[in-house]
Amino acid sequence: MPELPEVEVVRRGLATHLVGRTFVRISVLDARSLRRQVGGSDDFVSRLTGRRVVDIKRRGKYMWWVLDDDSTVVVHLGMSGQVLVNDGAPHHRHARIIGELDSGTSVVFADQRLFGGLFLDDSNPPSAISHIALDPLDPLFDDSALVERMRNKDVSVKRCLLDQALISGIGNIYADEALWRARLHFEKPAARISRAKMIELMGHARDVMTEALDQGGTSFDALYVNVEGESGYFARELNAYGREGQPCGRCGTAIRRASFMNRSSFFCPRCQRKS
DNA sequence: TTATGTTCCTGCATGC
DNA sequence: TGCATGCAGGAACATA
Repeated sequence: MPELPEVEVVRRGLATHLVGRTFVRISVLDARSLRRQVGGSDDFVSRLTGRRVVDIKRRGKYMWWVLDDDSTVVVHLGMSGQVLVNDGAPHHRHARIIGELDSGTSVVFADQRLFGGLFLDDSNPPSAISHIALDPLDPLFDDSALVERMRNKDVSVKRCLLDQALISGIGNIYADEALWRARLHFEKPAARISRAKMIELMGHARDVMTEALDQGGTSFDALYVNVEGESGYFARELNAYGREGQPCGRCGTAIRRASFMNRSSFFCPRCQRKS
């Protein structure tokens, strides 16, 4: 599932193919990937055709392509979105939007489960994602300020980590990994965690995502790949996520899986106690 | 205002 | 073999 490291891998890979290039033709194969485009697919096509890309930015799991009129194409990969570059090979089975560039290369947005999508925004950075907080890899990210906000919430620590308005870029995988490293139970109330422990947790979140980025992201299957269609290697480094029944790397206790917020949480029942 | 629940969506695994 | 069901989960939106 694409979280911050995976989106950053895509952003970096895309930059070499997209920046400085002009869209000469846009094909909409499935308008559901333009669900958030206010004027619909016709508006998307007419406004993007002929525009040149001058930069690619990212905040959390959102990426946006800055155009030469300072408008932006906002891209979110959702659960299964991919942005691939294609120089003539047959298009991906789940290709939804195809942008042909003046270089002859195509940029393909593919998405199996249709939770992701693209839309145009008039401003840079996009006003539509103004509610998204800075991510831990942003130089302006303020650990102390975030910790204060989290400790004033009447929710669990994992719910805080997944709240993109508090801290962006973290999804289910890296939340579980950061909590495992910090020895914190996912349901522990944020208000009952000390400032020092919270600061430590932020450090682990930053570390685990940096390490994942260095290894090209986390891939469990073909749902996450870079722009060349290649998988990342961080899945083999995971200590908690997806390891139900396997021994904890610290104490050997079997990792457990629990249902939380309509998704799975993986944790060590010995290292990560609720109280 | 804040916290929680629902919905969107497809492909794979599983059970009958 | 074929069908039904459960599951995966990010985030906007609805509801309490």
